[in-house]
Amino acid sequence: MSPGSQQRPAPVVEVVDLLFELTDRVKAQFAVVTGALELQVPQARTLLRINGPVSMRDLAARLRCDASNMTGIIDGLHARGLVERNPLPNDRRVKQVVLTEEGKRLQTRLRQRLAVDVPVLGKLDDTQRQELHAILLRVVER
Amino acid sequence: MSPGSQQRPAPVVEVVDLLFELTDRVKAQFAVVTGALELQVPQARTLLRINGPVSMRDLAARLRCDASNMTGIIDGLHARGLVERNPLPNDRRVKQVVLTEEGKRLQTRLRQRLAVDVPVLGKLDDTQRQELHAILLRVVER
DNA sequence: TATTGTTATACTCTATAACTATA
DNA sequence: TATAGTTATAGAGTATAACAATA
Repeated sequence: MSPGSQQRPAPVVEVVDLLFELTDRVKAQFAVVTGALELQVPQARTLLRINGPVSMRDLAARLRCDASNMTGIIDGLHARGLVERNPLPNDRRVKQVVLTEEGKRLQTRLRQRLAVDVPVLGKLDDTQRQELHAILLRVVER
Repeated sequence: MSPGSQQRPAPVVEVVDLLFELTDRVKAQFAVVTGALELQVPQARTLLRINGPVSMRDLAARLRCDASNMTGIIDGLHARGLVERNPLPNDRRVKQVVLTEEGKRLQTRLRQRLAVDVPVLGKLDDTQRQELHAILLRVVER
């Protein structure tokens, strides 16, 4: 090791560690926000990803989880009148999930609360959040 | 909305979403690496945090989990001869956990594998990883 | 009484496999 | 036969509460 090196590269282990810690915190705070709206975390994540009509399978793909999990999640959202589940006329195996008006309202409220109440990210100003956003996009590559 | 705005601030929702996705991927890859060394994820995270002698409670604090979880985790590491659990002479309630020589070797191997085999972070060059590291430190604030 | 570590237990989240109804 | 959704179930990970040993 050269003794005069100014800035050693961040060790992967430490970045992984910090990422774990950050996401633990974000998840905890996310859970507080969603809990206040009486939504479980997977319900909330699902709610945030429904825009137009979407099949159960496509929803699962968006959430990158197994399709078998969607049934229970959508059951819960449906029981609260937040989504409808309509069979597709062309192919009656497929069920199209759409937000009800109340679902749209709650989605909006959830977004607003998240913007206000996720304090870990609140420590970043717009520029810094933009920077983080760019890095995440690069890493996640989508 | 002004139509000519150049760069809207990254919405918190999207950053949260990307963070979830990134950490899901990092965790999945982390699990692959640790699984190859026959370590469960919490065992590996614990192994990475033991340097000098440390009590069960302090370890739990480092991992930010409840102390009741440490028993099983350390049991597993101990069964593989990676750690020792020595009662503190001054206060025999406390058990000091230390790495065995084999524990140190495995810790090193684990670090090396993580550096090589976490491809999501491998997409970043040193400078970019440094940037992410700095942001994480700022956000996590420690 | 208070604290360390332990045990028993329950809950959330997620995956796998088998089933049904459609195609 | 293959696919969409469902059901049952199992596992990982973590938290809470009660307990024993020690302070």
